[in-house]
Amino acid sequence: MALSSEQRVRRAAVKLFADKGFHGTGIRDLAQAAELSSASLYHYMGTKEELLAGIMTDCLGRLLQGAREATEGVADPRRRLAVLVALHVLTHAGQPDETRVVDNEVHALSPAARKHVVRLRDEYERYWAETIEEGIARGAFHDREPAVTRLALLEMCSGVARWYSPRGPLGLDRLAEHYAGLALRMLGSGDHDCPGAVDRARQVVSTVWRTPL
Amino acid sequence: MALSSEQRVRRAAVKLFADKGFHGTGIRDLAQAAELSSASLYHYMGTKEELLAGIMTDCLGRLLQGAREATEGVADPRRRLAVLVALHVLTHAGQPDETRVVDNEVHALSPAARKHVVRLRDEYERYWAETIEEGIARGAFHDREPAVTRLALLEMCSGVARWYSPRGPLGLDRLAEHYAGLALRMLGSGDHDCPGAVDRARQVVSTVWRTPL
Amino acid sequence: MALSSEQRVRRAAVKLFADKGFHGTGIRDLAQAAELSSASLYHYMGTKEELLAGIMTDCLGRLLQGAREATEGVADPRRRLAVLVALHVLTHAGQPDETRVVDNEVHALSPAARKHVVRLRDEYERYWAETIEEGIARGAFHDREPAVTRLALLEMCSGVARWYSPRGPLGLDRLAEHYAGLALRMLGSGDHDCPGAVDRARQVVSTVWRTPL
Amino acid sequence: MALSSEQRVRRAAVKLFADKGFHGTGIRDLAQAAELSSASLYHYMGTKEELLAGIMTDCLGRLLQGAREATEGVADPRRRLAVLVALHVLTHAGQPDETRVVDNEVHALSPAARKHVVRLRDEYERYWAETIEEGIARGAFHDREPAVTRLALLEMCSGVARWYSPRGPLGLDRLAEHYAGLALRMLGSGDHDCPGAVDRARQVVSTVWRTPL
DNA sequence: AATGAATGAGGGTTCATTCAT
DNA sequence: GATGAATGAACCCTCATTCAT
Repeated sequence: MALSSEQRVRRAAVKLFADKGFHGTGIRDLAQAAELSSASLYHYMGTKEELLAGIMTDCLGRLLQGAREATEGVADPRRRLAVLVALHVLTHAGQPDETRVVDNEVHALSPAARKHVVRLRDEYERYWAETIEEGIARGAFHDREPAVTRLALLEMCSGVARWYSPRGPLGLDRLAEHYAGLALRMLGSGDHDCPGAVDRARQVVSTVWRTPL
Repeated sequence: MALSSEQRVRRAAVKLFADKGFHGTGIRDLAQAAELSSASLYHYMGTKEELLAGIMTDCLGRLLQGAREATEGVADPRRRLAVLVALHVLTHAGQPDETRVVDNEVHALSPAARKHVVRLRDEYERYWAETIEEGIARGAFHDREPAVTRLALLEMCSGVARWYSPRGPLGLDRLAEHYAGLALRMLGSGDHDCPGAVDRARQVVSTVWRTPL
Repeated sequence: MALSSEQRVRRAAVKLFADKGFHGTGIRDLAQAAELSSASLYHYMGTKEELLAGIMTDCLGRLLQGAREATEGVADPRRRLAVLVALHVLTHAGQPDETRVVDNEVHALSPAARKHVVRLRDEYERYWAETIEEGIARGAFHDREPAVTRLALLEMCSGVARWYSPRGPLGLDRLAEHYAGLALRMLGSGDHDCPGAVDRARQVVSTVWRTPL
Repeated sequence: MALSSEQRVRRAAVKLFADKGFHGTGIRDLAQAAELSSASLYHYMGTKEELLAGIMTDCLGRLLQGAREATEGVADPRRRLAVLVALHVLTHAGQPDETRVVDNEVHALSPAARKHVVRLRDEYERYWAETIEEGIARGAFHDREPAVTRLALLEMCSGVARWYSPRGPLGLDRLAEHYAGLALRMLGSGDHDCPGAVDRARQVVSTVWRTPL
């Protein structure tokens, strides 16, 4: 099925913003990639910055919704964390362009849009913070600097978008599984596996990203 | 002592490239930050891109030299890794602008300069790879995907530059210590401390960065 | 009929390049003369240098085609030379700006474009060389340094673009006639007239330059 | 003998202005060619434009003085013309850079300087005009458009600077001789030689240009 | 005599955006 | 829905020139 012009614009923007950065991407680059004239672009977008903001809030919104859905009803902090890690990793490995834009282009947003994006991100990170704190409180995790470890975890998992290739030797599931294991070890949780965590995350990711941004 | 114009240009570039990105930083921004006219900038730099390339290769070169010095004569893979992690973290926490430029602006380099930078980075990462592999071979580390874990480690440690603040509650030494612990846990190395690793790294960092880029 | 923007740009460039030289003409001068903003210029041209190259090759191309058409079927070297001289003079008197650009701005071309222009010019001059040589071979001309005389002739005729004014006392036809006479005398061809040579040249010039560059 | 800095500046300017045009030559080009810093240039020159004006008036002045000396006491218009042609040709062949600057860069002069230069040139051309007119009056020359022929002659002779090479097959004397012959033929003066005209011109040129501008 | 440092003005070119068609 | 035409502002960079040293 052919893509609509609007979709082509979105995807071109995601790809180019991810590869060359927002300021490194010209409106003409976008037009060329979307196979439109630069004037026609403006039928499908507001300003260039609104396009960026839309991509970021959309992507973050899905991540947030994913976190909500994936952790719902999961009581064990170990499982919760494993699910969060798997979700994050699968998202960053599966949508590397979108997530790199979110992670790298905040500086290009106007203050208003930035505020909104930061609020979403903070809300998302709260899932991680709460899970970690609860795990510590319950004695499942052992860590002297949980706030630091949370940031370390997030950076580690987001980094996946910078290097993972689906054409490499590692499948998505094994990747997520491995990261979940790393995370639990970082939190001093022994070598417990969390069977089903990756499955749950994969399922959520596939629904959340059914329509491709 | 007052800074020379050349130093002011370098520092302005590091700060601005880190905060707004290479393409988001105008030559006029640089001039203003360096308290020079935009024409005068060109007494102290070649093109804007050469300025970027110089910053990146300089910073990477110091990181590389630091890795060389810090690991020299350290036989135990656990200690080696702890030293590498501490060095990386201290560098990224202490020079967050420089390292963020290195980590985020590769896309803005011309192919020739990019090639050079990538080569340096690869050479640097080899220290990590060799250390991890040797640790596994010796049974000090246990990991099924050492290549993935290496990348996870690097992203985790580089991420420090994105959030650490010296005005926060955590001192540099404790930060480095904590990250070294995380790394060892990720590699299944139990809870062994590596006393002295952070000290060694701190000393190397302070010599390598004696002159401030 | 009003001129198109593209035509205005071309004509402004021809006029200004002729009057002030390529390097003496700024893009803003061009814009003002073409009654466009400097940004709008770039809808109708590539780079400034491409604009110059286009003017030069266009003009030279017409001169070349004119030489081909005007000498076709003219067997007598005296008549051939008279036709070439008349064509050259009429072109330089009628299109002084275009021809001065061709004659004076070769140094401003990039090596690639220069090569092309020089090739065209050499091809054009071959018409003169062959005609002179044949005239000497047939005994119509007498000259000990035909190569030098050819250059003298060309410079003499091209010079017309530097001083001739249609508002002066001399009409184009008489000018051309006079130059043809000078040329024949230079080649030791007595005082033979070549009736019809100027007419032929005039006709070719008017077709070749029907559309005004 | 080493050249003085001032001479080096002058010669660099002559060469560069001739090759790349006044506006195509930067102050840095001059400095490099003169092996000086761009600031040091200003010890030996006024503004760039004054440098140009100096070169032009100097060169024109010598040409004018040469014409005066060379025609002094030469009564026969044929000989006078031959001497003028030879002088002009020898000058343009011997000092091609200087004369090309004079011939091509008038447009780059300020109105005041241009006025001065044009006055010198007009004064110079008067020698030619008077000689031609007198030749016609005396029946030595036959020409219906002496003003046009004068311009044709001048352009023809000046053109020598654009193509003559001392490394070519033609010596200076033969060149001048040939041009004198061409001129006389153009003026309908038969094939009379003017023995000694070239010698006289050569001698004048060598004194006038003893010190090399 | 010589030059590094400095700059306002301007170089050619591209920017994101609008609008009439 | 689509686009050529258009532009003010800004892009990076170089210009000719001055001046303190």
